[in-house]
Amino acid sequence: MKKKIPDKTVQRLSVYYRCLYFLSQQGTGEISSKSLADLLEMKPDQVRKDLSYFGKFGKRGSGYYVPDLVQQIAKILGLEHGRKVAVVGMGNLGTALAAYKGFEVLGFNVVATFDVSPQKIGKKIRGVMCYGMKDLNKVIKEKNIEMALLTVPPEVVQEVTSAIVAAGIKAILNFSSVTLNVPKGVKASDVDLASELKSLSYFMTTSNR
Amino acid sequence: MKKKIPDKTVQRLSVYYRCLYFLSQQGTGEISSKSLADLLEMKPDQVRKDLSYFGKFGKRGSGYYVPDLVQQIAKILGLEHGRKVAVVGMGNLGTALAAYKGFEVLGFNVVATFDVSPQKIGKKIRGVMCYGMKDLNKVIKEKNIEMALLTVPPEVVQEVTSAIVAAGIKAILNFSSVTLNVPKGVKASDVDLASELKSLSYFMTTSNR
DNA sequence: CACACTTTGTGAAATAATTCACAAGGTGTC
DNA sequence: GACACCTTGTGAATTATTTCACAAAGTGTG
Repeated sequence: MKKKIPDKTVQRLSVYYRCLYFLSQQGTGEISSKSLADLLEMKPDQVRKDLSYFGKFGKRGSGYYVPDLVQQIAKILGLEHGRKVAVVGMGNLGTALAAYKGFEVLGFNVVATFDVSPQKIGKKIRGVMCYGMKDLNKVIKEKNIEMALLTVPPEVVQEVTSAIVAAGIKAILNFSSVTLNVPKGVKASDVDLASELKSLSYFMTTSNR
Repeated sequence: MKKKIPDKTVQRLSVYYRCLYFLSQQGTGEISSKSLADLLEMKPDQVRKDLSYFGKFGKRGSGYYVPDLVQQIAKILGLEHGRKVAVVGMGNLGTALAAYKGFEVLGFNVVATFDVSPQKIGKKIRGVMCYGMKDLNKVIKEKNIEMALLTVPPEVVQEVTSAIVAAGIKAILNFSSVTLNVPKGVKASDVDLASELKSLSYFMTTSNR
């Protein structure tokens, strides 16, 4: 009954979500896998296969009812109830992330930020209170924060990771160009901007696609 | 002679590069695929297979000579000569990216930024001149900029993309949550932070791995 | 130099992901 | 309600990627 769902399918699910959410706001009622695939420059088969891992959401002859599908996907992705997020490391990138509007609409709320700098601790930055690292454990537990955006310098990444995992963080988005070591049960994902650029650079020199 | 190289291999190549660069700075001379794989939490077979797509860099019995391998990979990734980068859209994220130190060491130099805001145009932000959108074409051509980091609002993404592609940009790292439409010959890659969070959210609700 | 260890590079086998192809239903028109 | 046309969901085929397994070399010790 429980088939294993490919990581890639989950990633695409969130792409579908973004697109469908937009469509639902536009008032779109129904959409076929073909139309959705066209919008996202992919194949309809892929869309249907991906969705089929989670159930049967469509109606033959007409397609998918957008408002329902959005809800279903939100449920699958765990977006129905908001998730609390902390930003750890309030340098340039951390500050930008704390202020990023794109998270809120999806139900991700930055409810606390952390830094080592005495100039920042105790102040509100972009509307969110900045705490010192020594309060990590307390604040994360008190506010019941589940996810963290990690933008601290490489030297302290592992140390900070251990601390936030101990405090109960269950998912980490890691911006620090360092491979993270997390215990089982905690999911970490890397966003390595420099690596992305390097890949692009490769594709520029060759010209395959 | 020309086998097709998997995208994933190229992505991992830049992970290897990061690690090997670090090791070379530490003064490491030789390393085996096993040791490198251990550092990156992967399997030695994968490392060897990936490298073998590009040539034979190792020596049986002892492994790879780090300084050489770093150079080889830099060459493959097109990092030997610096690449000029523009940041288009100087909101919070764009500003943070323009200041990001991690790019420079790899030879990616942010040499121009662009925005619509009259308060920003004509001023240096984080040491780099900010130009108006109407100068996109001129500046990109004059400075011979090859890559762009795109952080403009979704409404204008496609319009701006067309403009920078017309100006000669060959690679785009797109932060805008909108699927980009680029002509053949131009490589675009998306960094969608909200999608990353959504995937994490999924893995939090289920607990497979 | 013989022998016991290492380690690479790579075909072949095993896994995983994508694409195909089509039966089983819907829709709409006359 | 018959007919022409869509669209989904899904096994099966195809294609891509990873892992295995081993020959061919290199190292080092006595």
